[in-house]
Amino acid sequence: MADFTELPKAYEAAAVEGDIYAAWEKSGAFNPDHAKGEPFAIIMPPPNVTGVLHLGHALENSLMDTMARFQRMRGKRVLLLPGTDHAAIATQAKVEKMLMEQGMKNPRQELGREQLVEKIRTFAEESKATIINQIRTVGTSADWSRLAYTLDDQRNIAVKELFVRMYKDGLIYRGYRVVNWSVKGQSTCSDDEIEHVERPSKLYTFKYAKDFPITISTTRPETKLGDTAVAVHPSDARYQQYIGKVFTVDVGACRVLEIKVIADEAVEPGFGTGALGVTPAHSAIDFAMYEKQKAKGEPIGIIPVIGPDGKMTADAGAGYVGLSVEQAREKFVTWLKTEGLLEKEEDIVQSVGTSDRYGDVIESIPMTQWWLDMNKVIPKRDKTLRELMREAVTVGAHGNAPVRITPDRFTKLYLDRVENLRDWCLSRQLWWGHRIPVWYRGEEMYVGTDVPLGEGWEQDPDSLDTWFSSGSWTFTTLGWPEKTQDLKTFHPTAWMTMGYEILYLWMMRMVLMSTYALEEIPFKDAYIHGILRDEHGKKFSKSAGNGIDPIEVIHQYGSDALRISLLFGISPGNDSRYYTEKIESGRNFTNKLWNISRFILTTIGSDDVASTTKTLADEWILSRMSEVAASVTQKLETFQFSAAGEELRDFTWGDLADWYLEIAKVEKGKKIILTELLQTILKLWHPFMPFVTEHIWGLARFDGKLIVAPWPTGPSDVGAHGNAPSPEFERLRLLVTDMRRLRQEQGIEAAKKVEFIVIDHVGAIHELPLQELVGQNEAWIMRLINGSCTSNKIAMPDGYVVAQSGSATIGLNLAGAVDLEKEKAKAEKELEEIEKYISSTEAKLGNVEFTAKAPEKVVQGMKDKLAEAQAKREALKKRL
RNA sequence: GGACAUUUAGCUCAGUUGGUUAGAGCGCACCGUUCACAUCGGUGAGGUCGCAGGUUCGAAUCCUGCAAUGUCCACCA
Repeated sequence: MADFTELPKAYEAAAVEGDIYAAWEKSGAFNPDHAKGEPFAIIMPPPNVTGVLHLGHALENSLMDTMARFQRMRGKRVLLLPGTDHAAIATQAKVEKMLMEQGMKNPRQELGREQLVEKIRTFAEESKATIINQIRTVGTSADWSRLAYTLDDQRNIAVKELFVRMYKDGLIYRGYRVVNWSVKGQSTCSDDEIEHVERPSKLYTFKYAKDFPITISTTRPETKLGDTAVAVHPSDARYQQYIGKVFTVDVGACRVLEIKVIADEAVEPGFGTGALGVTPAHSAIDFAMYEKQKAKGEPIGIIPVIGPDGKMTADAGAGYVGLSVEQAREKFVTWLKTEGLLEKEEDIVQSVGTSDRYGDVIESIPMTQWWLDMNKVIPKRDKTLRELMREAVTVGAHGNAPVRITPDRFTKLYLDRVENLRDWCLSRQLWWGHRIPVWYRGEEMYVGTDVPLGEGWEQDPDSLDTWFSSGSWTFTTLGWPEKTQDLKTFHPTAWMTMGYEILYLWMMRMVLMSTYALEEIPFKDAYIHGILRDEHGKKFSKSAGNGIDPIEVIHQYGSDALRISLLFGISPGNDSRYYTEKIESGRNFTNKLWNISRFILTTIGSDDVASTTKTLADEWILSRMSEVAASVTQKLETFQFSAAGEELRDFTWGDLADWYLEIAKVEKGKKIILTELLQTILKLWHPFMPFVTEHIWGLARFDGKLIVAPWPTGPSDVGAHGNAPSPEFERLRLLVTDMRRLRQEQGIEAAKKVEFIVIDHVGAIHELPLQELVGQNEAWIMRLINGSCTSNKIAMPDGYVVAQSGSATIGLNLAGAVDLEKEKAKAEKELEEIEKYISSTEAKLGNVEFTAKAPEKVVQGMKDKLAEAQAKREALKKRL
């Protein structure tokens, strides 16, 4: 037996964690190929390779890893598949920004495609290495042999295959439509990449010309140079006479507009003038009208007046070409004023679409791009992609149950979003990403996974939206499009976690891709976590300067401490705060567990006599243990990480350390029980705190590896103590607390020799080492009167100060120096409270409605409480 | 404009189908240190569960309305 007395008094996390992780990895425990049992796969949400991990990632990893380790110990064949995301626009924007800070004016022009991509790749590889290292540091039990990257060759094959299939199914099309355009980024972006920022703006109300009959309003006067129609509501009496008419108006600077008055339901008659200047080229809603008119056979024109460079085009007129949007606006408004056409100019607050990566205002510009159709029926499937996304969370499909989203309120949000999805613009004018698998030669176009045969083919210069590859992440990581064993074993995956901020961006796309390509719903459960904020509730961000490096925290406090401090006190879908006191409390508990273990190990090392009979305390702690094990299991099964951990902490610290171990010091002979208790709590804690538990398990030389030790779930695993915790013990525990309080209330010095009398009618007072528990061993004298005595015959002698503990009466000898008046008043107050409680409880129990309708358990519980309260009342009465 | 969330002890938050006299951590007050742990032990103070109605034998929990805060969505030009 090793000598445990030499172990350090405080747990030194930094000294052991690295070696422990390396040993796990080496043992192959992370790799499911070495395991049996029912498959349980968690695919890691791949962190962006834009930098380093933050605390939010640490939270996500803690959730994933706790679930993975729990399931692994339960005998499942667990795959936690790690990976990183190339994050197309985010990474390219970041590297371009860095290059510009280093003095480059236009990195794309100066470096060209190949060199810039190389720069980005170098950066990405560096952050990838950092990130992977960080994931190891937090202890995530990921299978590194299956490490994936959204931009590696394997994923490239899959992405191309997916694109080609969708194209062949007619879901992907090339179309000239209004896109979201970032001038700064020189690329399209999807609706989801736009952040709406409120800012002050001006609303101008004006007429195109003196002889034009309708007044319109706009916040973007410069775009009016591209107007081709004015839309009014079809039933608006004011404008009936004009519908269908075409007006030619001179807007100065060599521009003449042909404006047709059209009717459209989308126009609100009550808003502004009830008429809307239609700019098909620079507004999504106006473009929709343009298409509607075209379909009706009454086409209107489309005139782009803003170019991709953010400057006015030649079509804006000779006086405007080359001007910036702002300059053009000023010029046009000035012209309106001089012509007397401007009727009103109001200050308003407007929500402006802004690029979340490049930060500039998004322009709507018509362009030819690649799109994914949400409304087209998939051949041989009889359903649209939108329908596939819908049924995946409602009725399920292909024999898969619907995804269970925790908390389920997000299901409704998801569905609302699915209904409002527009076609997805897939192409980006970025260089960092999967290149679109399309080649052109003159008028010819080829869509395929490989370069077409023959001379002169040029590949589409654009790349795919980053979510195209991350959307297919659950199955491309498992080897699709090959029919691999992994795919068969682990897909659909079991459990997935993500922050609510990417529920739309990511989850919908994963569902879309998986239900389309595999006819499988990609996961059974989606657990949505909140955002981690700083102590003031602010989001962590670089610009706010409140970022915290999880690795530094781990270095100082240990990975386990960080994990439990992130996991405790949270609830799914809600934000949580991080602050120093929390991590300290995590560290303190880790240390507590360390010292509990140290005590048990030294005790079982020296205490070689094992008692064969169980004491009251033994029975109590073992039944509590099995009760807690069952409850923690149930909570983890339902993803209640916080509740499970806190229950376990309360048991470990409160029941085990503060009570049982103190009793064990006196009772002795507990080698077997203490060993069993230590093993069980180490197992139960392992998913939450893998390092310290593994470290202790190793020091103790317990059998096997903790990481794959069988999970304790109930009585049979902790030694057949299935009975409910003894109420007798709980009563005695209360008695001890009450005795301690009485001593403190009387201000008795710790070393003073005093005498207690405890009068009780039932119970096993002698079954607890009361003297030791209440105070200093030698200094106390205690007379216990219980069991056979009848209450009438026993009275507390004079000179004792008295307290009530349940039905027991405690007397503390003050050698006559008792304030009888005060004592009486105290008892009276207590009696008053208990009377109140008794009468309200009696009233409840007397209510037939209650006894008839409430569950038996509730009624019985109340009766028991009442009986106890009545006993206490009798005892109190005797003292008055 | 729409939707969602939050409001419980000084602070940060739990509270799972409505059911004992509402909990935790931190903080606070008092007592305690050779005995696993001061990163500790003991004891205690502290809450009309945002407000107003309603349903129910019973409401922090369900319903309605209101208020404050936060988040997301939206093509009000």
